[in-house]
Amino acid sequence: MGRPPCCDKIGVKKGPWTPEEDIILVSYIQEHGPGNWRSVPTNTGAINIPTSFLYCLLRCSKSCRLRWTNYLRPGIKRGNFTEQEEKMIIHLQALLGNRWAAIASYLPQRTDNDIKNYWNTHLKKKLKKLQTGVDGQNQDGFSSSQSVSKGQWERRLQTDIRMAKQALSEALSLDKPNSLTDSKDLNLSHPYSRPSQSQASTYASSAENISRLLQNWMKNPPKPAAHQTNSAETMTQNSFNNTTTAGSISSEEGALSATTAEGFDSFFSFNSSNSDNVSHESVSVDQIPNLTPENSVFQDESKPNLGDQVPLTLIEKWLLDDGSAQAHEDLINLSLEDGAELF
DNA sequence: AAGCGAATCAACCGCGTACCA
DNA sequence: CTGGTACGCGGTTGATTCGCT
Repeated sequence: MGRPPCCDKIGVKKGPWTPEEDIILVSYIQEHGPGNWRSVPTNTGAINIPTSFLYCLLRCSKSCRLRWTNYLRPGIKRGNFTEQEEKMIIHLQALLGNRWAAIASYLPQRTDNDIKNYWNTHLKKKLKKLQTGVDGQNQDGFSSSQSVSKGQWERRLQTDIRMAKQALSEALSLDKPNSLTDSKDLNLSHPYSRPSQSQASTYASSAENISRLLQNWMKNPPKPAAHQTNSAETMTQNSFNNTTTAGSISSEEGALSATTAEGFDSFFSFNSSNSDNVSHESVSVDQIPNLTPENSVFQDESKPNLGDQVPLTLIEKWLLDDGSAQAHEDLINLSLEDGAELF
């Protein structure tokens, strides 16, 4: 009847993730691909990973999914938001409301959590400041989320419908890859045709976080995991601390920053177009058990979703291309026009 | 150098929806 | 159609870091 029962909450670990756990999760996803999160905590014990990591993830599926999507997933851009991103978020928020997942779909390198945090910590204040300065009337012509008018709500609905339509037509014409790059409307419509695209795209970019994680692991292999229960405490004291937990940026960051997008490309041998001219001291794939080029995370995920339908390189190009900045500009302009209609 | 409040952000929680038998 | 479960999302929390006094 239905699906098998969810992970029982007894013995489920909470709190910050340790590098060990990260590696287990990455290894698992690299082998099986994302999704089917429920099986992650139980199946990870069977992964052929370094003996020191040979234990099950004591995390609930939810936590695994969250960790992957918000932190470990390749292609995530961290650090300061650019002005352009900021503008996009502001306009999209005005357009879509607090639907962070939808907004995040326009910013493939940012997670919804990131955007949400950024909105709550930075942009909200910024807009408030702006609003008080103009006495309730926003200079840019958009209002805050708190004052979503009925018209705005209707507008949102219309936008959704329009996007859904476009997504559908995109999906139906997926066998025409060129449609991805030609239409200007694509700028607005692509995110909703994205389920497959976004996955392919995110793997197209770097994943320096994982890279650093694994790199450090190679430098400082952890002690055997008999003391797994203490790992959180002990690991946060060692060099791993700088690589994953809490995303803290330390002095080591500089030294490690060499492992950037292209570094990771070589690391996972993913971006074949770039791998030629890249040579790094970074740990190579075949040094990491299970992280072989043949079954890299990226391939695992990109293949079933898109590889058969749209040439991956095309999407990569689209996403990595500098032209995408122009696409974002277009989107902003479009949103602005929409916003003008709104208010 | 120490204390304290503010800011930041990873992770958790709960709810709604989708999916499966 | 129904009941049960997984998944995904948005809101919230709390630990950590930062900056000021």
